[in-house]
Amino acid sequence: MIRDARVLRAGFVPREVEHRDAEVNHLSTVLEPITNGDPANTAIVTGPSGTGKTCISQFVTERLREEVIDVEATYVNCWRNYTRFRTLYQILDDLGKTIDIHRQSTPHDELIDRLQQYDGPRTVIILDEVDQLEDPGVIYDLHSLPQFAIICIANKEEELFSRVDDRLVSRLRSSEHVRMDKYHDEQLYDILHARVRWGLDEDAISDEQLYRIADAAAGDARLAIGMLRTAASKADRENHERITDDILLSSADDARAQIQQKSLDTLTPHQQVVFDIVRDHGPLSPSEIHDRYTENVDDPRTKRTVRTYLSKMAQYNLLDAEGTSRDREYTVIDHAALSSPE
DNA sequence: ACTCCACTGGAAATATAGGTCC
DNA sequence: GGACCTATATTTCCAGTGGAGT
Repeated sequence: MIRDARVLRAGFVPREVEHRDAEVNHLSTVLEPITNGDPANTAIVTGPSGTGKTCISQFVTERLREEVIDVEATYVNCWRNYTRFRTLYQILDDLGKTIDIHRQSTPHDELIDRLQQYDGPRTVIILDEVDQLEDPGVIYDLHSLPQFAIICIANKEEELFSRVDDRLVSRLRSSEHVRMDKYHDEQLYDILHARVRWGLDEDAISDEQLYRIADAAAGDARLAIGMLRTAASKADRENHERITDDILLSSADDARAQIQQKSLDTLTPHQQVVFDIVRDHGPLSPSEIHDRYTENVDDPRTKRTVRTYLSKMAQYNLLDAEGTSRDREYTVIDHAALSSPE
């Protein structure tokens, strides 16, 4: 039933990108100068989740590397490497320049020096989920280095700008913006159809079922492909010839749960206790949360630290914060509820 | 309209974990 | 071993905000 599992995996970059010609061309044009060894402008790619931001960024850089020999590319997910140090370290690591700095006691100035002195081929650096960065100063560090072309990927442009300092804002204003919108149902169908053609058996899934996935995903291609993947692997496990409606139904929730689980996995044990409390006991004020948390854990952190946990989880879209002052209450965001048709 | 106080989030101080170097 | 680095996590301190209660 599954012919090629790779095409359904999360990070897969297809050979052809559907319905994003304008955006692909725009981004290609921005990077164009580095084919002549000239510095390229910084690109900012924004749009809701699952609109193909990461996909087209990697697609464009891969195509660039096919055309030009002397170009490298590196991809950093700022969500997992959220500090300045880790981001810079990850980049150097990809460039193979960390051989003698596997030591922990390296100041981050040293890392910047390394990057400045980098004399290898021109390199495209993709900074994904850049709005999750704790200190957006990294963008500033990299922005000024001519041998690197930067692609910044973020959900909302305003949120990105509100967190960086004024000097950087004015610099970023002159950079190229590529804005992406949610896919329509037919476009999602085309994307799914292409993946099915490459990855699944001929009759594994019907057109009507693909449209149902497209509808349930509400314009989010990552979610849609996730649903297709969970459905296909479940059908495969249970030795079905094709994906049944029952399997399809359950895979929608499974796929959502998987995406939330990914965020949950990055939380520390203390943070998970806090999340569980909010999930199990409905809307709670910060002090109620802290009281319960203190009872549930051996070595409790301070209120201030728990507050930092809460705002971090709100940023990750795990929690929702209502109210600005004394009326502040936290609730979990129910991802399944997003599925109801608008 | 006025005061109170829980809550927010920035900044600085401190603690911790892990490394290098001699 | 000990002296001395570092990044990162947490705590301490605090000015500012705005809802709730009078």
